[in-house]
Amino acid sequence: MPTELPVRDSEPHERADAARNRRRIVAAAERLFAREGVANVSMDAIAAEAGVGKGTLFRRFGDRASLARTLISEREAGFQDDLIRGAPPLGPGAPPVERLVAFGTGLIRFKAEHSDLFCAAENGQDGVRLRGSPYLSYRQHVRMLIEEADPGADADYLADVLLAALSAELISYLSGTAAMPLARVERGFEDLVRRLLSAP
Amino acid sequence: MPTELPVRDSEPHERADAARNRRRIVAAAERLFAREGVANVSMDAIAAEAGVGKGTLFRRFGDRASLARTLISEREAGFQDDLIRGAPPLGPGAPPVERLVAFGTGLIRFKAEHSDLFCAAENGQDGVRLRGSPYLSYRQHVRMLIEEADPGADADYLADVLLAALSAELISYLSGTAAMPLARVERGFEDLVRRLLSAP
DNA sequence: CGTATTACCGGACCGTGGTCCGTTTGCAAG
DNA sequence: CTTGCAAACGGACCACGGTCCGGTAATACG
Repeated sequence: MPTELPVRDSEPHERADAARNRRRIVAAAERLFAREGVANVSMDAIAAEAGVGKGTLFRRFGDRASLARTLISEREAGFQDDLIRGAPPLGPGAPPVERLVAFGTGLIRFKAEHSDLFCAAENGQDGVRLRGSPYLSYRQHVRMLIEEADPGADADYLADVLLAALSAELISYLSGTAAMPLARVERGFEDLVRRLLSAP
Repeated sequence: MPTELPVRDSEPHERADAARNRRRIVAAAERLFAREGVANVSMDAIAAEAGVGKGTLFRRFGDRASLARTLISEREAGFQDDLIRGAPPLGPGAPPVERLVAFGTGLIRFKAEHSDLFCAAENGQDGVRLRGSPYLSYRQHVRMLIEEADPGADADYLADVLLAALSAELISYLSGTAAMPLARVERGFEDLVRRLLSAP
């Protein structure tokens, strides 16, 4: 019986060079995306800029969408946290409908600001994006609020519908091609939520 | 002044070999998609099966998504027509909310049946799918019905939201990964429409 | 039928996302 | 320090979607 506990291998000891390379890759991607625009940067270019082999890049981040998601999640960690622990109306304490509206408004602004990155992140074959962990936690959050606001509704279905209304593709289309001001998109979503979940 | 009118060049005389090749390509694609599954068929394979060069394939149908849309539109022409000229509740005559419900139900069934084809068709970078002509005509239809049902609503915004709820990606995710029976998706959409557009 | 025009053909070619595998290297134990 | 080995590296490699352009043949016209 060992006297010291085995290393907690929930994070099984990432090697130093691996960590350094990951930081390099993230930094390189951020730099290139900012300079050239997300759509104009190839994975090859990122690897080169990071001074790293292509294989390394793809091992760390399984594919392009995944890399984009990593960059996003750095910026969105605060938002996620506000949903659970922040002040109302985003965080707990406000009525569910108000929380949903605040959630939608926040997400719309956030996605509009980084729309190209989000489009890269949400663009995978099939419904890859619908299975990623950030989506799942949003889904869980929305589902809970819907159920709280109206126990009679099909919260599972409606949660996915509301999130579809907040997809990067739609937001960037509306505020881009369709030339709809962001404020109108936000009002539209608010109206949508209130119509859906007003008390009978 | 010419005695005979110039040829109507709205359809500027497609050459015989071109027409034959187009038919061959469509037939080959249909065959391969049915046999191997849409996702497992490359454009090369389609060209080969059709006995045609790759260039021909891509000139006729600009890209993969476009080819998929062509195959779909053959099957959906009838549906499109029913919307405008068919019997109620799909066609004119029924109250707008009923028409929307019928439209959604029909589209859900149709997309679920050909989900892989639709996923190929709706999967382009950016919001390509939101600018294609089939989408636009659906959008116009939905927009009109919303306005008729509730002139106070932001019909432009809501039309896109309802169509997002009917996207192939969402439908195929719900009825596939999420294991939600199609009937529940249909009921969910119906409920959604009624909540949104019930008279105050 | 002969000829000119030109749409159309086909496959070589390119860049990209993603994989594979022989080689290197950080790390820990002796 | 030496040694052993798993982990990580990197770039050659592959398949695919999409483009290009020199050659071909269908059509129109005389």
